[in-house]
Amino acid sequence: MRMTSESVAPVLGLRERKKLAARQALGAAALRLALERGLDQLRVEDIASEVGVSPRTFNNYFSSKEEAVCSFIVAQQERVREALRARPAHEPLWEAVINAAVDQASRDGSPRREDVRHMRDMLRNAGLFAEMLRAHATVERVLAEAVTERAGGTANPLHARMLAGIVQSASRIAFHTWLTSGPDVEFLPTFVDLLREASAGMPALTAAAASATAP
Amino acid sequence: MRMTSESVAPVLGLRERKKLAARQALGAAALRLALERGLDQLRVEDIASEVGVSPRTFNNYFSSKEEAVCSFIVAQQERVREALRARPAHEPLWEAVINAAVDQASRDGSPRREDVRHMRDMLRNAGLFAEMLRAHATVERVLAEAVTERAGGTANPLHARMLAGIVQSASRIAFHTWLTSGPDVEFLPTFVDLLREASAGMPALTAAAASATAP
DNA sequence: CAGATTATTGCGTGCCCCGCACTTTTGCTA
DNA sequence: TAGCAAAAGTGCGGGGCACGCAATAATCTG
Repeated sequence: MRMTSESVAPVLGLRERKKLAARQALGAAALRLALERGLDQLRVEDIASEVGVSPRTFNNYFSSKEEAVCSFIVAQQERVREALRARPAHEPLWEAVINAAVDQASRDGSPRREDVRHMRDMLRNAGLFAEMLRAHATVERVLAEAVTERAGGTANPLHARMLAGIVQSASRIAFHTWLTSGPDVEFLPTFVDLLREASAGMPALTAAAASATAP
Repeated sequence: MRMTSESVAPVLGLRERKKLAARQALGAAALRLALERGLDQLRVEDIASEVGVSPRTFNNYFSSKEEAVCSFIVAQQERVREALRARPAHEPLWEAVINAAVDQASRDGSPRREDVRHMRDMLRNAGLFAEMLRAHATVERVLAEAVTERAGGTANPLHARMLAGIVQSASRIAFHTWLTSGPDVEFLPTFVDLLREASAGMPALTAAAASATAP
């Protein structure tokens, strides 16, 4: 069962690769079509026929079209893990996490500006929004594992989870801000700002409150 | 149109009160029945007949049974806001937020131990889990407003949002831990622990990592 | 190449969500 | 208090979705 090298994917068999390709194709088609015309104008049949499979087969890969649209988020989980592993061992944990997040966000590239309006419209759909949060939660879980791995066996796994939750919150909030602000607001700087604030315990905000309540 | 006092709800009219009562009754019935028999063994028709309305009416209040089951979470948003407002003005923001969260969690009381298994089973359902996250996101939004209000006009609303996101993450993770651990683990201490760690910038974890990488 | 897995597909079913039109209830006002 | 406008409840019907099941096709293995 053990294969040649240390890599996780030791030359997947043809069958597995076809499955993976089909899943990715379905996810990509779902996302593209949902952006084009909106989720409620998109039938499962459309996604399936776009890829050339039957509607029934679509439901063998995804249990809903919302899940398909959000699958690209879940697909980031492996890259997140690798990004953290790739940080040099001497970096403190917070720095490593922040840099890993930046590395990965930079590698993906920012979403295209012209899709902003479409994305905002799409996320008005409650079901899709909920599914997006679920996808983020899945990534968070993987990130928590990676943090635990890096922090060593002595680390409190609960705190690792919390750290991952903070990163996920920063990502989600930065994305939301980017989505609802003008073109002058960029994603990555906002993301980094939130992470740095959180890593310092949000001192700016709490200081502002303290000075506001005791002038 | 303006009513008597300063209270937000100036003796709601009979119509509004009936609507609210119906909504709460439907939400409570949905939660209770879903815990009893599982979400996929629960028909919308069952919830409606439990309350004595038609299935069609159910969908005038909630757009899905998942939303109904999670409505009790969203209902906490007003109490969260009030809990933060009730904290004395001299408390630093982090202390006020933590104490407000504790106050509110104590007032609600911990969920009943005997429901643990049922809750875990329920949350295996992907759609319900997603909807729960959406409910938490709604509460987070209200909490962010309350934080902004308390921190004063000078505070960065983005950071307020981040603070709310951290609180929500702590709540979610503490709940998940409580749900998947033995009866010796309690919710509230875990919740407070996570909040205090986060308020300090997670120094314990990062220190553990630093010492682990440089022994 | 032959047999054993595994994926794809068609079909049928039950349920869900919602638009629409109609009835009933509620609240206001003359 | 009677009547009227607004709003909630309800029945009906349609479009769609998710999935179990069994048959078929593709792929792997020895």
